Amino acid sequence: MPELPEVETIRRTLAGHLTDARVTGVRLIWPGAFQGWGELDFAGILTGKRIQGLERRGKYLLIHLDEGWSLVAHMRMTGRLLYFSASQEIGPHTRGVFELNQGELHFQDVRKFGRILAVPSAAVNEVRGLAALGPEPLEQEFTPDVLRNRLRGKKTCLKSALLDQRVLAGLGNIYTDEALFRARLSPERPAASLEREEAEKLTAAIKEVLKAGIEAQGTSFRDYRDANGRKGEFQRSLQVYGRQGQLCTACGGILVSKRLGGRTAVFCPACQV
DNA sequence: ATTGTCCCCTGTGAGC
DNA sequence: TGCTCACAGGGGACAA
Repeated sequence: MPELPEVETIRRTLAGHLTDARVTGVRLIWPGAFQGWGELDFAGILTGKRIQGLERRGKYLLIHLDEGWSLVAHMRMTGRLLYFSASQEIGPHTRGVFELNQGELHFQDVRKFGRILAVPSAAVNEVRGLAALGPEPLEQEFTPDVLRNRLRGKKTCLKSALLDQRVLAGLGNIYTDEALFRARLSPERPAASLEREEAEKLTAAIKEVLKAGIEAQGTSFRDYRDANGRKGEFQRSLQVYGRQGQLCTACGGILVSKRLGGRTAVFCPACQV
């Protein structure tokens, strides 16, 4: 569930705690979540290294260490990175603990989908998934023309295309539904069918909803927490996601949910065309 | 090359 | 009350 605004919030809440901290030890409780590099094991790579800074790309969090190493973390659905200033007991879903010279970083993940990889910083761009990532929607360079170009030739519906991280980076099920509603575009529209004006509305809607999500420190629909264990507030501002059967805030009609490309889309069939 | 389907996991809640 | 089962959904693997 962590999408761009949630990962950005994790990055921001983690940065102050982690920057300049040194990794003194690593405990892998469920080793399946962690991957080293070649012959080098995960804990061995990390131990003794100092954290220099944190970066986000799409839904990936990059933790840069000294000596040319980086961690590539993806929370998938239920992953959490939690910082504790003092030693903290592990919970049933704690998959690993990074012991720092000051405090601890716990990786928790109910569903065991999240992953943290240790890679040479120079090889970050080769990590599968990161390599083909589309543009960052909040960058200035992400314009209606860029969006239209990336949707050109697509045979899928708009909803599926926006969820494709190679088209643009960082949107998940929540923010695609919200952006499409704000742009008054149907998720069922063929992705390549957007007129210029519609691409302008959608681009603006994507940027707005992501910015609002970050400002609200993310959407805690169920599992999401930031690095301090706090919920976000954006679930209060959702206009369509999770509201199937309820009334459209724009026209008063009934919101419907429909399975599109294996994902549930919620939208207003009257407003979104 | 692109697209669709299944799978990975566990907790939750609806229905019987 | 207790059981079953669909569902949640990001992305990788694989087939078409």
